[in-house]
Amino acid sequence: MVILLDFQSDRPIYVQLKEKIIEGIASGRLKLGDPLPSVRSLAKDIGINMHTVNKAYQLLKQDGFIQIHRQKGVVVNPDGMPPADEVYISQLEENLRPLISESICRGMSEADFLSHCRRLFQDIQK
Amino acid sequence: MVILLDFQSDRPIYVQLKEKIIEGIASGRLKLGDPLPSVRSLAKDIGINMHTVNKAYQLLKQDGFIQIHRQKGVVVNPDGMPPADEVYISQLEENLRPLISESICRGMSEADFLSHCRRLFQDIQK
DNA sequence: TTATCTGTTATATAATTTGTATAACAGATA
DNA sequence: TATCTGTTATACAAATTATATAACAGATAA
Repeated sequence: MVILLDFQSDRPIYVQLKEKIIEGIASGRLKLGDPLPSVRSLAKDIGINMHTVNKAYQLLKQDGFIQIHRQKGVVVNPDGMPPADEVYISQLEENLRPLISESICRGMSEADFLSHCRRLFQDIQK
Repeated sequence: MVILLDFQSDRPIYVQLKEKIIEGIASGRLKLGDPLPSVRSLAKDIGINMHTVNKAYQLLKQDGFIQIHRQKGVVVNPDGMPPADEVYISQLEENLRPLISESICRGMSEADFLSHCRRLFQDIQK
């Protein structure tokens, strides 16, 4: 699995890494139970610090996307993904709201915005 | 115009302020040419520093949402809003991608995601 | 004219976040 | 025994965020 990060981005590296792994799961390239690299090896591969990888892993573990076993290593949660519960939905809407507001200001129609979402949905799911 | 900010949020105050003003324009509560409070008065109203407001205003000005005249004050850009050009679209998609990826992981259907977007669209436009 | 308001700029400071650098520990494996 | 795992601790540098004062120049109002 190749992970490309944008070091010029204003988005923190550990956030990008977390998002890339979630996208990997969403796309099906990473399946339930699949192993992930150790914090040290992944850090070496990407060329970043071990703790930066660990931070991303801890967030993923905290949200239920992965499991971390003392010596077995890290795996995509074999018991399934966390649900789209109320807490997640309201957080999702808080994140969508400013994106939609600006799109409206810039004259994008609802249909146009939905088209972009549809295309991304298909693109991510491969 | 009342502006409520979440000081506990991980989102910087000046970003929240910028987003609130854009949402105000999107909703129609702020119209082209409408005046905005001075940096000092708005800062005093909200209870934050003048420079924090100024930072939000500078970003809004840089993107073309507002105009700032030396002594006249600040107004919503009377010449219209910035367009949804290629640069904006690609930035929008970069922001949408992680939201959609996580929603897919959590088992949300495309139709369900689009419903949330539609509802927010209607909600923002009043 | 004087006083006040505007955006703007310049400094300085504190707190938090981000990322790196080493080191060590305990458990499992080869 | 040596190596690999996640974990934890400590320290440090850099950038970001937010505040605090202060001053300037142009416009407006008293």
